[in-house]
Amino acid sequence: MSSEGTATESRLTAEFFDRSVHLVARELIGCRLFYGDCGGVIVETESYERDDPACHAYVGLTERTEVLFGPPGRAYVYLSYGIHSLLNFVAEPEGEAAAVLIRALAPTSGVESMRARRGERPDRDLCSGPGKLTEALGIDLSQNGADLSTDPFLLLPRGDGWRGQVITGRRVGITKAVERPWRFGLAGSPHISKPAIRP
DNA sequence: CAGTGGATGCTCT
DNA sequence: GAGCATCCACTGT
Repeated sequence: MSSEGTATESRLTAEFFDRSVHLVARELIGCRLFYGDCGGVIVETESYERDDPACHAYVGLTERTEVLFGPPGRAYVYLSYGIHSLLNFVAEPEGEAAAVLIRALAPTSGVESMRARRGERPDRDLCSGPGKLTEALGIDLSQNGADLSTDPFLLLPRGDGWRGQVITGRRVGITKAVERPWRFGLAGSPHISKPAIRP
């Protein structure tokens, strides 16, 4: 971890997120997300834009969506089904209220800590879902609005040798705008929340 | 492997 | 009061 922790200059910053949310969601595949001692490679994301019935910001500015309407490069964390904290990255210029849902990681660091939180289970079940990965990393609602470019968050770009292929499909678990192909995944990864992305 | 239903709490109508 | 950007256990192949 120490080498990543000192690579401050290569962190993803607000400029990375200040672009099309769909492009950001695609380019996050293969990037590395750390939170404290734990982290891994992002292998699945979904994008949500403001003119999108499935996006929380669709109804406008409310107390819950305040962070969504704020500047890019911050964490939007909310409670799903009364149980799970779901982690999103705010994207697009401030006020556009778009975000990327982080759906799955391939764990690389702090696997023992993850198992302590998630229970004894195979690596492929530690972070293969949006609720699972927040539990594994120990992220909760207290991180809503947190700056992603400072500790305990650490976001690093794809390594130079990265040769992954990004595949797309329909988003998961929503009832509105189901047809929009805004789910992105790393081809062949066993850590994705459902075995295959079905376009 | 596929389908079903319960847990659980907050937001918005 | 309805509806969730989910997960897990359980059922029946």
